[in-house]
Amino acid sequence: MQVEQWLSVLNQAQHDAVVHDGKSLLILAGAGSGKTRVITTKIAYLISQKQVDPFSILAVTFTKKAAKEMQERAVLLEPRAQYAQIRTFHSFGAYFLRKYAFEAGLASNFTVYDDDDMVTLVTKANPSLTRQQASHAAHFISLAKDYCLLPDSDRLYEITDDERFADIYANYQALLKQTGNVDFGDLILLPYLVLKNNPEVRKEIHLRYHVIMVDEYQDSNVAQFLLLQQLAGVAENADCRVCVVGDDDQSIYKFRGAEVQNILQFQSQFPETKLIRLETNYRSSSQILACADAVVSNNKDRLGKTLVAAHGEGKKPTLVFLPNQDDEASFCADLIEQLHEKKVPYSDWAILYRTNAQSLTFETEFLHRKIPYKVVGSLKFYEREEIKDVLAWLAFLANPRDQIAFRRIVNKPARGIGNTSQDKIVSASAGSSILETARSFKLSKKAAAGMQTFCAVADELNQFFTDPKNKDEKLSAYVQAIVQKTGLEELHKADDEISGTSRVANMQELINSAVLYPCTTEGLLDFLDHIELDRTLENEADEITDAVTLITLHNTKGLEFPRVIITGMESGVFPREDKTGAELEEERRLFYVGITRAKNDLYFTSCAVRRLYGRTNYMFPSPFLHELGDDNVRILGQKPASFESAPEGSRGTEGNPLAKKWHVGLGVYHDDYGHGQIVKAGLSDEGEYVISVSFENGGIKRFLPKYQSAALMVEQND
DNA sequence: CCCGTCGTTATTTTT
DNA sequence: TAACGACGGG
Repeated sequence: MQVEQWLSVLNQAQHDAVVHDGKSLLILAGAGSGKTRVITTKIAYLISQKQVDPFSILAVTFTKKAAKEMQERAVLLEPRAQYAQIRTFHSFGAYFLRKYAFEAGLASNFTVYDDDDMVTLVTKANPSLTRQQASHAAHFISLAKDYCLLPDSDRLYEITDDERFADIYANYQALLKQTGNVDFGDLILLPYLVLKNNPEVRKEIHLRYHVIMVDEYQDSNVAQFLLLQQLAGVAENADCRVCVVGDDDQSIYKFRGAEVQNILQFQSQFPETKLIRLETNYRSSSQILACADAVVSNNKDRLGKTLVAAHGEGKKPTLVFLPNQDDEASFCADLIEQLHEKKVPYSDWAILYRTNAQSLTFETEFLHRKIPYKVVGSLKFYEREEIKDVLAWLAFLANPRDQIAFRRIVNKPARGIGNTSQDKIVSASAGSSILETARSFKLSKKAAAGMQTFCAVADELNQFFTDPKNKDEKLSAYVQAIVQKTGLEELHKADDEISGTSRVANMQELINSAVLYPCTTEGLLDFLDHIELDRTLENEADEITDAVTLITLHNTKGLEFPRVIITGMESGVFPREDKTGAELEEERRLFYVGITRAKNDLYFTSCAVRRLYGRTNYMFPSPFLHELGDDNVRILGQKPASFESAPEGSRGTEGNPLAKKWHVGLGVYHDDYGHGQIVKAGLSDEGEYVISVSFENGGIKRFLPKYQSAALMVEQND
């Protein structure tokens, strides 16, 4: 394709963004505004028109999928784009650390620990912690790393107020160091530290990269921001251009360390920034965009932009009030079935919800009605036990200091090597090869025999690499050998027969996926990196079949569907009960993301009653529904009285629908205390609406109806 | 070492 | 409700 052609399909703002020639560029790209087209065209433009060496271009994204799409589309425009570095932040980190392993204090055979492994490591480093405490600590350690805080930082209080945290974190780091491996956070944090502390490395990098682009910048964390600054050489005014693309209105990963402030403050952190807004939306009808805009304009902390639909006005979105979640599911099913008869494919539809648990009702209903569906995101292939077992063998063979992998596989199948023996061997190895330590370690008779078997298997597998007759083999042959020779196949085959699982088949799928890699140490590490850094295994069968998509709102980012139903629009479910202030704004952005996924049809459903955690809850419509604006939606179903009366955007006690429902004399029933009557109702000192209930079995209890609606309900007088 | 039972506990999760 | 971890008996 010719340059003139790709430039001619761009609108003015897109064109400006592509040809912008200054040092720093912030592209505020609204939903559906063609940002991938802009980035890919810019890469092609730089290479073909500005003679920029593709090797000097680095483009980072957050997902493998986005990286792949970006590369493919750029290559279509300009074949030399295949030499540009287009990868995820974390895979760039892994690449960097293998290259500068020495400077980072690592051996280049490190592998990456996932969140589960982190928890195990935290427990081993801090044996006094319960599993739950360890899992909290692991989460906090991840967050600390996202914010670039080390165990000796005096700002750890920003992560948690637990005073033991610094010690727990330090112990964890010490043990991690001993294994020679890294965790996800290290993939960003360590490259940053290497660059910061090594002028030589920095110089090399600055010579190499002249253009750096970051996609979805609103979801970058502090560590990624700091790494970007180092890569671009902002402090020493290196000759590097930085272009970030993002949408502050779509920042939804704060809980994982994403920092919206990165995009909000970009202009003051990078020199000579030009800001370009992409506000033409090529996805949704203007009626849908009106809803989106009405909602998101309630947020204060934003750069601000207004989307304009390139396509027509479309249909007015529909808000549906339903009695309960079973009716919600059957309403969706009806809609889908009716239109399917008119040849609307199932795959046009996406059902969006706030929490994974909400998918269950839809699954039951759809199974019953034989509506094909696929649940996105719940398939965690690489977190399955049998897969982790095989991967642990691979990790252990790559790095014999990996105690987490060792512990996972040494006694599986059972070889009589219990926890105590494992602890002894690991601590005796003190950071050197666990396999070598184990070989000569004296153990009880039973454990010693088991260990001999284990070592023999490990040796046999290791020989696979060195054996010259395997030098042209694929890695899949090696993975297959692991599955067969370690006894994992028999072990899991037995499981399959008992509980009807498909573990052996899953392992086979893993074997198949290794066919693309050579049977060498590099191939092995490469394979593990790819798995660790891309947990989504695309299932081809899912791609081709016509099915409704069931998906959490978070998982929809970057996707689009002709017809979308956003379900569970109830206060407490979405937004969640405990969200206020900045967190409420993030929930609102999540709603915005959901709305802007829809191309033509958009529905919202809200239930009057929802069973949650085994209790019947009387629900109130989500406050977000008021924000849609009366003129922007068509309403179906019985509109709750509270929906009319509540002032727009109000969540205070004044005019709060909750306050109206409870009055003195009203009979109530409480799940734990039984029948009772309200004896007092009014505002507390804190301005909360409080009721006092006298129960039949004696005793008076005070309740905040706002929080107690789960257990406390109005007596049915019929 | 496996299996049943009891008790606890419920977001979102690109890498 | 349901799912998962902890614990104790066979």
